[in-house]
Amino acid sequence: MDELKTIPLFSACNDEELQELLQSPHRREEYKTGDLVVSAGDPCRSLMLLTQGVVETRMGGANGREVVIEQLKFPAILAPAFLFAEDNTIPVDAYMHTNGVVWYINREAFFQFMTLHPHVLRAFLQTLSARSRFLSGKVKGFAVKGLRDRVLDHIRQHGAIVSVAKTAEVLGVARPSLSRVISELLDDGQLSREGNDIVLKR
Amino acid sequence: MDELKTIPLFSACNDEELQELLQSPHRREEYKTGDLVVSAGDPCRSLMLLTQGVVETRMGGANGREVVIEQLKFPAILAPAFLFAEDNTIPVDAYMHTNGVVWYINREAFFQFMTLHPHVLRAFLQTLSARSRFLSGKVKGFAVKGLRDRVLDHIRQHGAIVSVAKTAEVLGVARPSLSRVISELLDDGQLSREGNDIVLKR
DNA sequence: GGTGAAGCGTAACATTTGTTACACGACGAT
DNA sequence: ATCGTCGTGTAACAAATGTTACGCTTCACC
Repeated sequence: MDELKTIPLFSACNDEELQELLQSPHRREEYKTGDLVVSAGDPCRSLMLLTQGVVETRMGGANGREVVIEQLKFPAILAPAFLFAEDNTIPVDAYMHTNGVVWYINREAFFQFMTLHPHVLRAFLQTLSARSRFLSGKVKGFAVKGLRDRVLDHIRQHGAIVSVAKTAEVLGVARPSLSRVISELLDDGQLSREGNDIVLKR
Repeated sequence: MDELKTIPLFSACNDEELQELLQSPHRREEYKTGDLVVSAGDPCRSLMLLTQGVVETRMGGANGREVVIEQLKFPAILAPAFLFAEDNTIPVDAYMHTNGVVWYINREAFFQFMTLHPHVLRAFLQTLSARSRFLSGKVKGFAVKGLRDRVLDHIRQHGAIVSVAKTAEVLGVARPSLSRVISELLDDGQLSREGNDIVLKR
């Protein structure tokens, strides 16, 4: 369908190629806001393509704090890194943040499809690589010493802080702690307000 | 060469296939203990295969603390996640921890090779996926609240703590802090000594 | 206009972790 | 045997972050 073509992975494919892929088992599922798409521990057996909506992935739960890992906006590939893993259990919970649509496509059919279409393979490898880079950045973020530096890094990467509460979740700290540090950085002149947003000074 | 066959990626390949791959540009380089193999910021343009020795990757440096990300023992693929990335700069420093050997193989030649040999592609995808899983675990580790829980997790994953100083580097905390927490856990009866190692109680 | 919920700032205090310094034992080199 | 180095445990204090609680604004809704 045309929905699939919105995914960069398939944007360069023509209709016949996609028809070929869709002859293998697949399904299209609609979700509503708040629905759980995958929960931590689920095995990943199909290629999952988000063609509409926004999903939010979270990690943690039981013993530790819960950290928002990322928000994925359509078009996107969900959990590409676990599709071909030996241990293919997904380590995060994924919730729909809006209404949305996810396509499920048979793993082996997709594998064959990649071997036949190098540009799809290349795109998939890039997606996979981008995810590793993203996670490396996360690790680096947690490794950086001090909340002040982490706040500055976060603003450099995202442009501004719109919501203190949500940013606190992403950074994995308590809201008042973040609020306090932001106040200090405002006093220091390292940050400034721009409307409701908080941005870098200069 | 036979050295390449030790890499799981190529273990199922016969000599002719490898000869085919080695007709494209490549080189074999030897390193000594302490040598810098790649430094953060370097672009990744070749497939890098560790066929001898151990490398240690570290992240951080300037503003924050330095965290040991992992030790890779031969046979291994170095930085597989950045070979086909759009931004292919490597985010870590990699040092030789022993004497060692690294092969460099042309990226495009390897890409073609994968399209022709699905089992190699599959193995590469698995490697890539394993790295994502590893990094997810790291993120989860940092997200877990409290050093006590992180210590317990670390021991569950590694079996025991052999060196307090090195473990402190991996966990990204100061050595005396780790030492103190271990003492508390020993008092609590959650940990016990076994020779010089520190292990879980029961 | 009132009302309640949500997000934010702030304060006081508790807890955790970092920093620095020192003593001790194991071990190898001389 | 002696010396120096290295890893470790420990203590005292400093700094960072968590926790709880409260008041304030804004805004949607009635």
